[in-house]
Amino acid sequence: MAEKTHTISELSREFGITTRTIRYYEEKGLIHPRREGQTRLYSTADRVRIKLILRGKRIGMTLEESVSVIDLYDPNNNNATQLQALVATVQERRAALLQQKADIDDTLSSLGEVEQLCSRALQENLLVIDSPDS
Amino acid sequence: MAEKTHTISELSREFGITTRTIRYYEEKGLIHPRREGQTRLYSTADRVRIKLILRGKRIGMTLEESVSVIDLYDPNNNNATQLQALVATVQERRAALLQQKADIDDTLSSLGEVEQLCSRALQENLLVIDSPDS
DNA sequence: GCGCGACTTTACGTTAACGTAAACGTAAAC
DNA sequence: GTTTACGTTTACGTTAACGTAAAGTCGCGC
Repeated sequence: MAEKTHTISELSREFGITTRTIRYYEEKGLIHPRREGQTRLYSTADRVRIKLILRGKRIGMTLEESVSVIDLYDPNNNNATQLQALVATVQERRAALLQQKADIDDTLSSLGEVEQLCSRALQENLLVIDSPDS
Repeated sequence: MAEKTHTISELSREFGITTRTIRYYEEKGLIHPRREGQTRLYSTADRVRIKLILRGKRIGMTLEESVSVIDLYDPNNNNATQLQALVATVQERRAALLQQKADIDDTLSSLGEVEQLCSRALQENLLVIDSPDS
């Protein structure tokens, strides 16, 4: 039951990122692919970590922030005493995310207004203009 | 009915950013404060633009992206022909924002799981440990 | 006149997240 | 045997978004 592995170019194609980016993530300690001689072999766990990193990026997290969120899952970090701090961290991050959602909703409604203005203006123009390229 | 104006330090305090940041925004053409001799005077319109820029930053937009959203409101950009492109832009940005919301919801539920794991672990420990610093 | 606080300009420094180029190894394909 | 495709390391370059330090101006309170 050998674990399925991926090459670096497979992952780069799948995620639409360069191999440089993937190696950079390793260089920064975000992933730890196996080695077969020289070449890197990525487990599905590595793949998931990359996916989560990219998700973090989409919502404006730095790489470091993404890692800090991902590592919350690591059972090794459960130093009992640290758990309290961890909970606090979670709370903070949740608050930031809720703020983000509110910001996004505000921006979405802004876009809605803009869109209405546009479509109205377009309608008016359509009544006046005959051919677009005269 | 003189428009209410603000000094640079007022705004920096209000928004929790440095004066350097505000001047940088001007340098990049994001705002255009009036001048009273040497010193800058900010209108409420300037203030709003800064507010929107900071909102954009919170959801991971670059300054340029924020400006492009803000400028959608500018009636000067309504070059009739450009309106179609504008609508398309709005659609794209909306899609990105919806993706972001989904990403945030995913992250939020991740945090929820982490939190549960933590509180359970903490409860178990409370049954075993007497004094925290022995 | 002198210091202060708030404002200004100019300019070099910094960090994150890669891009890009050089120079090389290896294995399959022609 | 050499081109093609994929992998590697090393290392310098780049952009955004400011930080930071130096040096100066301006009105006030004493």
